[in-house]
Parts: sequence; structure tokens; C-alpha cells
Amino acid sequence: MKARSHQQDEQHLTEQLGATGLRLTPQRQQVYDVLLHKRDHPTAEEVFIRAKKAMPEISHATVYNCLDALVKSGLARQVNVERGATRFCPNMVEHGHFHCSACGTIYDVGLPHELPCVAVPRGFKPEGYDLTIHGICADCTKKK
Amino acid sequence: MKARSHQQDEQHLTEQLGATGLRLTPQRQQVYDVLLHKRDHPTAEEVFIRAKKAMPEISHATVYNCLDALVKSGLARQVNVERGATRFCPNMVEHGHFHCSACGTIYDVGLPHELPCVAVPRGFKPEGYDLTIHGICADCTKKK
DNA sequence: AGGTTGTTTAGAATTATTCTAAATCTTGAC
DNA sequence: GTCAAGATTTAGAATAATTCTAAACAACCT
Repeated sequence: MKARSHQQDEQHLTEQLGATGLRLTPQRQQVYDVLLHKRDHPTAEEVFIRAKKAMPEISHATVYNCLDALVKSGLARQVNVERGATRFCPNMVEHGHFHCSACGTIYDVGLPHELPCVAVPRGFKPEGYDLTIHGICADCTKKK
Repeated sequence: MKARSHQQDEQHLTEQLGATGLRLTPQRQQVYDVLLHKRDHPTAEEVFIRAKKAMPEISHATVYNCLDALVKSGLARQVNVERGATRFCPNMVEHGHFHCSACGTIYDVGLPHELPCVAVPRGFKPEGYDLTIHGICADCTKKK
């Protein structure tokens, strides 16, 4: 994993947001920091709780707004593996997700390189894809 | 597509539900009929509205219960492509989904046969996977 | 400075889903 | 067949997830 200085980080954020016509605000910075800090695919609610520790005045709606801004700018991905709250993931390297149906944990997993050979019907313009594998993770397999 | 007689259908339902310890009830039959009738990946709410036409007394909670029963018994799949209500799909042949980010429509798409070569970490037990392709469908590409 | 536009805020509103307790139905034991 | 046990349905309340609204604030351009 290539480390990035704080300053580089900030510049990266500013650039990516800027390219989408959005500004880098302290709130967006904070929400992004939360995502980077613990990469456990938190829900918006969890991000809200964590962000409040460093920025107690931040509001619910702002967290949703910031998350949307990050997703639109290509700084984070939305992850929907099951009914319930959407989760967020700052890992923008191409990867899939393993969803443990026993404990609910979501793990990032690598993808084979030749995946995008899926045939979409004529005229359809694919822009990206999500792959989720459902099953039982190593921890839960052991416990049982 | 192989057609099935109504009677075969009913037997299939009874068997699949029975294998999961569940009964075939008129409500479950009705909900399944709704899914089969129009395969547009409806939300639970939409299924509720459609089911009510034939069975006005059916309740909200029952539709959720029935959908869960069908999913548990392998008669339908849940589809989560974005934030918002979960959708349902009675197509149990292996396939992926194309989600049009312009109109929101979800299309079933075929999958290449050698897909499951994704490497999951040691100790993980994969049981199934979902593939969603995001992009613009043919209709929306034309319109623009 | 002044106007415009983008962003945040608190809280209300809406949407999606689950829960609860009572009523109803099925099934198996007698 | 009748009855108890367990499964299912129902209406409505409760909860969870997300979006909306209007006012305040901030940054940017001139």
C-alpha cells in the first residue's frame, strides 16, 4: 500500500472533488478520514457516530451529503450486500466483497483480471460492476 | 424457457418450501405468482400493491414474510443494487444484473461459465455470489 | 462590500422494514 | 372427528434508513 502524506491526501481530495464540481470542506475531509481510519465498511449511521467524536457539531444530513459527494467523486464506493443500510468503502482498487452470512462482516477480496468478459446486450454501456460473494468467513467456519 | 403446468408449479412450490420446513399457503402462492407474472425486479412494496389486486386482505408484513420464505427456499433472489428498497427476482438460473443508472431499470444478464474462479481467502466457504453491472441501458443511450 | 452559489444544520417528513399480540389455520395425537 | 401445538396471517405500532426543508453560514466572483 503506497502511503500518502497528509498534504498529498488533501490535494488528492481537493482534486477529485473539484473534478466533480464540489469543494473540499472540513466535514468532507472528516468523513473521508473516518472511512480511511477503519475500513470495516461502516453504514452512514456508523460514520456519523465516528465523525461526531472529532467533530461533534456535524449533522446526520451532512454525513449523507459528504458520503454522496465522495462516491460521486470516485473517492469511495457504496456497498449493498443485503437488506438494510448501505455501507461505504474507500478502497478504490478493483475488488469484490465477501459477505459472511453468519457474522455479517464484509471483507474485500481480489478479483481475477479477466472478469469483465461478461456479455452485456447490444447497446448497453457498462461503466463498472460489483461482485459480492456470500458465504461463511474463516472465523465463523472455525467457531461452528 | 420450459413451461410448467399450474399443477407442476404448485408441486414445485410445495417441495421447495417443504424442504425448508415451510408450508405452501395461498399468500405465498400469490406472492410467487406476482413475481413470476412481471419480472421487473419489484420492491416488497410493489409486490404488496400487485398482490392486493388479487388478494385484497393480504397485509404488508405477510408480503415480507412470504418473500423471505421464497428466498430461504431458493425460489427467489434478493437483489440489492443501490440504496433503497430491496428488489426480488424469481429467476433462479445463474445470472447477473445490469442496473441502468439513468432509468433505474434492472435487467437480467447471462454470465460466463468460468466465473467462480475468484480466489477467496483460505478458510472462507463461498456459497454463492451476486454480480451487478452498472451503466446505461440501450434505451437510455438512445434517448440521450 | 454585495450578490450568487455551495454547504451545513436541526429537525421534520418520508420510506423501508421489523415487531407485537391477537386471530386463524394446519397438522398430528388421540 | 376433536383438541392442543405450532405455523401463519393480520393490523397497526415501532424502529431504522434516508431524504427533505428552510434558515444560517461560508466561499467565490466582481
